[in-house]
Amino acid sequence: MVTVREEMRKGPWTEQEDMQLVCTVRLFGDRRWDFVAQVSGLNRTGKSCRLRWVNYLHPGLKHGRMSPQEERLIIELHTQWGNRWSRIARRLPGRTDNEIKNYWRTHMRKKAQERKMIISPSSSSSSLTYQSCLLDTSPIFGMGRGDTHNGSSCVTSTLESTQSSMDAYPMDQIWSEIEAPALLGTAEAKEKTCSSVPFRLPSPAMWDYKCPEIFWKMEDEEIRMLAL
DNA sequence: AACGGGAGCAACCGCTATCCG
DNA sequence: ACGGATAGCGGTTGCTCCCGT
Repeated sequence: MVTVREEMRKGPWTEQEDMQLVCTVRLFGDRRWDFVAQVSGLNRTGKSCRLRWVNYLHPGLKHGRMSPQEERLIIELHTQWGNRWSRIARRLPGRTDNEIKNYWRTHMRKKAQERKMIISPSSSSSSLTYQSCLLDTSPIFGMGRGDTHNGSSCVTSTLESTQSSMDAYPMDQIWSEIEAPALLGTAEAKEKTCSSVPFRLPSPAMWDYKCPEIFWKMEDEEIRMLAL
């Protein structure tokens, strides 16, 4: 049996897909995701596009390690609200529910393991126990990938990993290219924005071929907005 | 140098809520 | 009031990278 519908793409997003999505959202807004997915020419579901935008591409997002203040706030709000990640995220500007959820899972799991070791101290070292006690009453400092749990290496490795994670961030580049003209907020600026990035949205063939059909289906309001 | 394990995170899945005709 | 479409949310999975051995 041959499937009539083309299979939707899944898995990690490429840089080009990101740029296509960013431009499409700039043009059409971040509400009707099925429409955005269709217009963008990405072979993704609206749901997938929304998630990518919300968790990674949204211009207001902070990327990188949680600050001690943020960590403290997460802990505080989680005790208050439990696993209401989106609610917690609203109190942390630039952070997504997914990010906070992931953070909580990894860091709290670690903390839970440490607690467990305190309760059954048969194999625990004294330094680890001391660290765990500190963690119970103070914010969690830089316990990221590669961090050790004892002594000053925590601080240095945190700084280094923060730096390296910032360096390797392709979206910064994309946004620096996109942001400036887009801030003007005009349709012209938006067009310039999209033509300035190194691809054509989404592909010449798509716009030539698909656009009449897409515009045909558009609502009056959207067409008016586009005309503006 | 090779390998296994763990951490971190992006993305998917399934369910619920909300909107709209 | 109802049903379909869409958005949002929380849980889970799977991939990649790093570190210790």
